[in-house]
Amino acid sequence: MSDKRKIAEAVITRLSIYNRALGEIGKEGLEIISSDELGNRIGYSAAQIRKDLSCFGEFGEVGKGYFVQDLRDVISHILGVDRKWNVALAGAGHLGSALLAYPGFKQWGFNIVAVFDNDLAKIGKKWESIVIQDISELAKTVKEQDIRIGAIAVPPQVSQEIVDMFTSCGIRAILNFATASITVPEGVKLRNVDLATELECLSYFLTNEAEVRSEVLGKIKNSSGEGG
Amino acid sequence: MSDKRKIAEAVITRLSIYNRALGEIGKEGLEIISSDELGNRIGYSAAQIRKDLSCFGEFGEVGKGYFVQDLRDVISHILGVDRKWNVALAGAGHLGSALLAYPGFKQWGFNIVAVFDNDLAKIGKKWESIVIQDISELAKTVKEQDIRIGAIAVPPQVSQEIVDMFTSCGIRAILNFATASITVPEGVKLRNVDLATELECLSYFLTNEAEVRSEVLGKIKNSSGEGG
DNA sequence: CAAATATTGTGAAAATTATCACAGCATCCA
DNA sequence: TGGATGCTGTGATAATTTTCACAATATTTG
Repeated sequence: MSDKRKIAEAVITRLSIYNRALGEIGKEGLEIISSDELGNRIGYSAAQIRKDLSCFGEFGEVGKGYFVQDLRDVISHILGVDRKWNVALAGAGHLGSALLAYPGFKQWGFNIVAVFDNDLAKIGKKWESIVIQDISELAKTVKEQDIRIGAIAVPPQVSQEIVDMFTSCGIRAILNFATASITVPEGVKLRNVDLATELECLSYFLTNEAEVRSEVLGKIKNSSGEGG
Repeated sequence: MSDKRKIAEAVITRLSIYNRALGEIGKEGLEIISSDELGNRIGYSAAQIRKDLSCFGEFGEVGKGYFVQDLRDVISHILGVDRKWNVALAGAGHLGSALLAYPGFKQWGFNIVAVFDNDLAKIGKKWESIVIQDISELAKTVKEQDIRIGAIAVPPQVSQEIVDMFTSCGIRAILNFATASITVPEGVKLRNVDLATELECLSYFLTNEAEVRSEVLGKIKNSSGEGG
């Protein structure tokens, strides 16, 4: 009922996924889609989709479904992606350079407009039309270029330092690729992209499935066993 | 109570985080840590940590805490990261090359042992001591090299195709960097690293906070308003 | 030894999140 | 026109996840 109470982060995550799916659906030429069909495509229940949307208003037509383009516009507006955002990138290593070269960011409206590093060999070099700046210039540039989002692709030892620099010059949204537990002040949103955790989850499931398998087989020979 | 029922994925994610924190704590020379102190460091409650661990057994000492190294070993074993995993990487573009060059993977025990692409200009070239192979050789190589994890860094249009190739040659764990809703068969674990969604969540929170701000300010001048 | 302190593991309670199920309305079709 | 059909939005219900609170037990101190 469009109340804008505390919306769960999971809802926002799903909105983003709905939105992308709607983009594909639109490209296919479909003009209307039901929550049921949308759900089937992306693996969520129709009820989940309707509940998520109901946090923000009523966008569907009873008996019909949702107008693909309209819903897309609405979700884009909710997510705030109907505008451009300037992004600062800290760290011009392998990962940083890949992020900079990645065309997705710009397509989605997130422009990396400044890159920082502390390596004198890199500072002053041009990358994808952006000159790498000394990290000490971060605060000044963030203000000058109206940068609202900071991306961190530095070694874990210095990631907290970068966070502090970002937050102290007014950045309230941080995307962190460094594998480290960093903390942010109240009012700052941090999203971690943690490859170690992702891989370790996969490892757990492989190990677990394998165990389940050998357990089943093991039971034939061995009735009870203390795990080692 | 070490029951190995269905363990929530969130629990596994946190275990990975606990484990990394324990690594840092160990480096600091601390031998014992309480759930309370561990929680303070990484931003989880002590109860959460104890509950999570209790899914797998009893590892603490009443009145004392947890032996850092012991708990680390236990969690590593639970996660299955006390061994090496071979990883295949599909896609040798910017992101793929960054992943390949990233030293973290190997450190954590995840070795990228094969890279595939469909670009003839790339096939046969050596990258970080690995020769890029034609995608058609995927199945053969996966079997020969005992590859258990597949990483996908290809354009979204072909990502589902790669998933199908991976799963049909027995891979049951996939890390997907492509921005696309892909589906996997039963029994295959998929983890998505979705930069678009991450950025859009940040965008939402920036937009939302800004709205809350201006709402508060707006109330002074304007009592009721239809949001635009 | 006894009292004070520290901390685990866990059942119970609370909070959060997802699913169900259906009233209500629009559209289609005869 | 009227009955059948399709689909939304949502209150109620179910499931899951997190937090609380404390018995149990080890350690420290005097």
